[in-house]
Amino acid sequence: MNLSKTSKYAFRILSHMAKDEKALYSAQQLHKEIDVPEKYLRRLLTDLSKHGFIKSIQGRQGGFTFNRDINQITLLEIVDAIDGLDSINECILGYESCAFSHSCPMHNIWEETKQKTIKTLTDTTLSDIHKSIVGVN
Amino acid sequence: MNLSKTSKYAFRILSHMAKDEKALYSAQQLHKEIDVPEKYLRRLLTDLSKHGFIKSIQGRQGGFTFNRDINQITLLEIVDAIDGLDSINECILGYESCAFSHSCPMHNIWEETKQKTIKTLTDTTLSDIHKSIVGVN
DNA sequence: TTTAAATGCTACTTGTTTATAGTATTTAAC
DNA sequence: GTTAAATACTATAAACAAGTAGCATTTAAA
Repeated sequence: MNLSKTSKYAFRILSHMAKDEKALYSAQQLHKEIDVPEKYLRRLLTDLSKHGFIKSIQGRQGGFTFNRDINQITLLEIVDAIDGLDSINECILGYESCAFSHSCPMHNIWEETKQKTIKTLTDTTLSDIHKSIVGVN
Repeated sequence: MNLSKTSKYAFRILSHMAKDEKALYSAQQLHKEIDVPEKYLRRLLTDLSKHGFIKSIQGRQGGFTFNRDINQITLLEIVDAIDGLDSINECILGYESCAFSHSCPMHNIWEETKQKTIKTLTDTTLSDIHKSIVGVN
């Protein structure tokens, strides 16, 4: 699997926001709290709004807040929105069609690990993250 | 984890060569058999030689052959040589220091999956791949 | 109604990775 | 020795991802 830096930023944003699900966060505030370049963060926030994870409130006193219940938002959905599912499903040798009929030499070796990754991304919601936090950040 | 296209190419090369461990492969031949751009493949072969996985034989009738026993070469070593171990160990939020003392919000959630990935890469050798092949390619 | 504080949009810049071009070097066959 | 078939090296190009700049728009407060 290949998680882009942008997806990692998206995880930072949403997992941070999940700490206080109902709060309204401004881009500036988020920029201070998580470490993402401000302009890039703004773009990404707009993007996450367009994907329906959060919604934006414009104008003074505006910001971003969740648009969906955080226990309905899985990590897989987030990766899908940013990188696309191919980044997850792609064969470890990078072959286009590594279907069962002509699987690549490493298909069997890697399959279990890949499924474990997919399962974790599918089963984990933003509220799970919130619950799992023991330490800091 | 973040596997570069180049690492995937390296996997293609070495897993393919592992099918006939003692054979000598020319770049041209490999280019035809696996799907990697020829010039890039050549560079990568030289790189893999420098890392000691294979050795090059120059001149006419030259090519590449394994320099080490294929049951001693793990996938992790290959990724390490190309992308570096950071690409594997990196925190899922991309934070520089996600050590135990101040682990990121997703640390606990992701840790098991990450360890599974590392274990597979560590435990799998090129000869395991050869053995595991059931289908085609 | 003006101002300030927020998001929205689009074009551009920078950095990194992937890919190519061209030439030099090595060595076996003839 | 000359040639042909291979690898080695280095510089450059192309493609992609990440980051920035600047102005437009929205809206609440003063």
